[in-house]
Amino acid sequence: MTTSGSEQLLRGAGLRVTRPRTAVLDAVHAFPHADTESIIGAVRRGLPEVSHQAVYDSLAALTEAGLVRRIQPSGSVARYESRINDNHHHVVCRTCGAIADVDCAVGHAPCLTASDDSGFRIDEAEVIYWGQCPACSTASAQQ
Amino acid sequence: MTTSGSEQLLRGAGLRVTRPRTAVLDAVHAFPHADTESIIGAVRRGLPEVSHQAVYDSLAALTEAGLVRRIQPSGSVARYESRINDNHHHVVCRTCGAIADVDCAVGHAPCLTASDDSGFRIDEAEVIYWGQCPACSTASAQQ
DNA sequence: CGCGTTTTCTTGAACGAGTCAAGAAAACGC
DNA sequence: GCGTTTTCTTGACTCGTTCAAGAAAACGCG
Repeated sequence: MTTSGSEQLLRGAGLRVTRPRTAVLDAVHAFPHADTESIIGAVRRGLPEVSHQAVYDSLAALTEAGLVRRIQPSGSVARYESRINDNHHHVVCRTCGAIADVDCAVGHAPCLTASDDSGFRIDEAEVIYWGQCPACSTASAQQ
Repeated sequence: MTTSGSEQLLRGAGLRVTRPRTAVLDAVHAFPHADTESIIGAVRRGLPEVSHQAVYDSLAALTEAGLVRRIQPSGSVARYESRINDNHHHVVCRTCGAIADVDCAVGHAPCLTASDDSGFRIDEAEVIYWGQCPACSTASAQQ
């Protein structure tokens, strides 16, 4: 993802193009599932003076515009990713918190339809698989 | 759920039986999906002097023992429920945060198997449906 | 029942992700 | 360029949750 590509995305979404925003969007592309603090760090490598608030604001604007997606498994801080609109899910390591992408199990439908929606108008189904990543799984098996 | 029933559950799980714990367990049974502050309030109706820390500790012990389940949709504080071990999921209102139970879509299997687990050893699949509850849906349709 | 050990509870401080607010600076349409 | 609108900087602050130390309660055992 080049900065000019990010610029295109921002304009396309009707957002003003600012240096913090392009840098944040670049960072989310570069580091999928990064938390806000990591994103602040990545942004500051190219733009040392950005305030944390600018990053928070940018992430909120980008999320609102649908350019990034915010995920937040229980017990984790907010994380962001740029893979959007493809109905993928996540697997989270209970031990170290690592996150990996998972495509929807059976095509796209089954997880999206509740058996009884209690009258709710459902627009999204979010699936989080919990378990252990390969490294933690190996580590715990060895003792 | 009577207090003596809660006592049974605690003993069965190998936990010491204390007044805060039975009260917390009762409260979680009485108010499904309640957050910690609501549980503190409910517990204090019968036990006015409990500290908030005792409630936090009790909830942690009960969660650890598998007597209650902790859920925490993005943007929400921690919530607890006593319906456990039946693989049910939740639907959350984007507008007011209301939560309702949802049985798993197709029997029990489909949501539990990732198509590609990236080497993770998965032990649970958590599904959160996002949408609007009947009340908020009606309210937003009217304007 | 009483005792000692272990766990839990009380009290109060602290942490940290995230938010709020006011003014300065930057973006963008004209 | 210019003016309006949005965004960014700075810094304080909120609030759910956790940490820590000592007091109190639970429970196994004699």
